[in-house]
Amino acid sequence: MSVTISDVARRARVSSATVSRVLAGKPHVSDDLRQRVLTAVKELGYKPSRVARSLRVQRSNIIGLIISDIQNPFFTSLVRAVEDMAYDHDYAVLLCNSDENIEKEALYIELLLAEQVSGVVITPTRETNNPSRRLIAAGTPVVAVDRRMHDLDVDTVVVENIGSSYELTSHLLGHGYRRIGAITGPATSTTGRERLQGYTQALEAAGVESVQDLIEMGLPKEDFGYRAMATMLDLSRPPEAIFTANNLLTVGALRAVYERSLQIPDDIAVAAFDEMNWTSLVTPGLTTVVQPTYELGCKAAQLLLRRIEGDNGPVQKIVLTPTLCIRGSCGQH
Amino acid sequence: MSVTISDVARRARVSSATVSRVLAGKPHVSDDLRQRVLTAVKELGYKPSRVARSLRVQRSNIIGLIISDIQNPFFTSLVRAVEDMAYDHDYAVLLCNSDENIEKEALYIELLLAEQVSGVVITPTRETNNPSRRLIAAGTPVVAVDRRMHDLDVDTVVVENIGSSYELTSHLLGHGYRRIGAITGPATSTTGRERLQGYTQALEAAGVESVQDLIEMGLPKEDFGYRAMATMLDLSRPPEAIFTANNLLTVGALRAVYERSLQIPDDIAVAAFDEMNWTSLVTPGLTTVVQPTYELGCKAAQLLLRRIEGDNGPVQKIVLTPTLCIRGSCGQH
DNA sequence: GTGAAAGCGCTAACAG
DNA sequence: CTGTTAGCGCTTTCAC
Repeated sequence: MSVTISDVARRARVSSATVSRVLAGKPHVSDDLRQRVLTAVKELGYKPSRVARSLRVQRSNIIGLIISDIQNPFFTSLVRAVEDMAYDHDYAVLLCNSDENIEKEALYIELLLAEQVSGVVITPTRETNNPSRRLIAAGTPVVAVDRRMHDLDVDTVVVENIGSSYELTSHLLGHGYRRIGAITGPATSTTGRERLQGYTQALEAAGVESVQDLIEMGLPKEDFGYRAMATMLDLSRPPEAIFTANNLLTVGALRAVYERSLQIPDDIAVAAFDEMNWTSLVTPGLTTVVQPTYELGCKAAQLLLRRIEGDNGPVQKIVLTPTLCIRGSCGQH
Repeated sequence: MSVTISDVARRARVSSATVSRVLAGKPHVSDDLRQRVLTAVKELGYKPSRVARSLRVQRSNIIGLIISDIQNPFFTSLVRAVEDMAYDHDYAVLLCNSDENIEKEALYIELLLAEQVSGVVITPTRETNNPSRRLIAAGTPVVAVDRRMHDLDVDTVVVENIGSSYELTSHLLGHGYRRIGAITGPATSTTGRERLQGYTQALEAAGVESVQDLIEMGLPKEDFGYRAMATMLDLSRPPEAIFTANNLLTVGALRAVYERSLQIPDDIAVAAFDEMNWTSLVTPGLTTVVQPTYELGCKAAQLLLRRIEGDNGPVQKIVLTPTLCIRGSCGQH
């Protein structure tokens, strides 16, 4: 049906091995034969089967990308970055949404293994005892991004969560707020724990006692952000300011604020982790920690590609630094 | 290295053909053998190679998904929907960003062909003469989503663009605005053209003459939205209201409005195509046309899956209906 | 009901 | 420098 390497070989009056060599850019082929092969390839419109190649070399030119949810805009440019890098190196990317669900993550890992992918970039659901060890066991390169894996020694690229949360919280403190709430992801995730830690440390450094009622940790989804904010706002002594530890939580929290017709920053100041394309469009603009999301994906893909190409150097742990973008949501600067 | 079908066969003391039959759920296998195979599979932790299978059956259990840019939130839930459906049917999805670039689209199509994907869902860059014909020629099922392909007879799922733009523009007219601008995607895309058409028809129906200076068509990116809006606002007679025909254009346009400290809706009313998670968070809330984006992806994937399973029925053209969400950006309702 | 054998399209020894 | 050959792991006739 479709044209194969032996069709080309026949037409060029050479063996298929020669065709393979020419196409792989291997040396030791006479110019004459090379030319014949090339014209035959063109005349026939031959495109090698990536599937057959994958079976033969026991490795497909595909990289797996497991994230928790593509609908979360944070992952969107990370995905884009990985895809861009992959494209440049003739890899395709298989996209998998794990939904923070360890079983789904495990299932996808089995699938990627069965597809014999060259490597995988993953935002691991859990920090320990996670299914990625199956990949390691199979010798498939893995790089963790956004979150760490404590019991697996793999290349990792994350952002400086503690420092930037510290900075953001300090910004709030600098405006005189003392009763500051925090809404973060779960303690089981790197980002949830570290961002809370930055917040706590900032309070401590300022000699402000942290209040249990003003800390909410839960699923990093809009719904939880909303409920957490609503709960706090309905406290007899609601917070004067809130620190939301990721984009979805921020959206949810703002919804609760908006619903109560509260004014930002007068009624409640807001400082948020994660930049979004509309943070400068609300009034006042949102003060945010801007993560280098595209770069995160780039670095991850680069590390992965390097491993795939055989780099056996020591494991790398890269930490990227977010920047603080100050707007009006915490009061006048 | 990894465990293969013959390892299982050996252990179960059967032929690999039998193992294959059992795993494929084929009938005509005695219970005894079936049992032996199943235990051997479990004991060995055997996972069939999807690559080998793909080569043998000349078709991989992968579906290709070509969109223009995953960074555009519109595509995000469409992608998610496709992935969800694929996952349920044991397909993996290969994500491709074409960037509205016909050559990149063509390259990706070749890649998908070489990967022998079972089918592809695509938001075609062009309406005619597009590279998807290569897929058709190869017998690979294709479904177009969001945009049509005029010269290729394939399953298609789009939204009612004309009608909803008409409705949105009429909403603006109903508030008494007469000088209404429009910022849309290029005339070469289904969405750009149809949405402009809805706008024009609404003006006509209301007996309002359309003004050339108030119509800007260009790349559906934030940057163009910004420039187009800026140009109009700097007109000696700027528009009283603006219709932005997609999410990115809206963001750009709002940036220009914001930059000039104009009040919505008093200085300029805004009506936008595409819902975003923050449209109710700005003040006033944005009046939008809400596309059923997830459903769009679902339907597309369903059509594709049906074709993959051999459905030869007539080509389907599905048109989904968006809803209008009225908030304050066009004035009091 | 079951197994033997062929072969999907490619690459990589190995010979020459 | 070039061709022959042997598989990669699976499915699918075709016999029995």
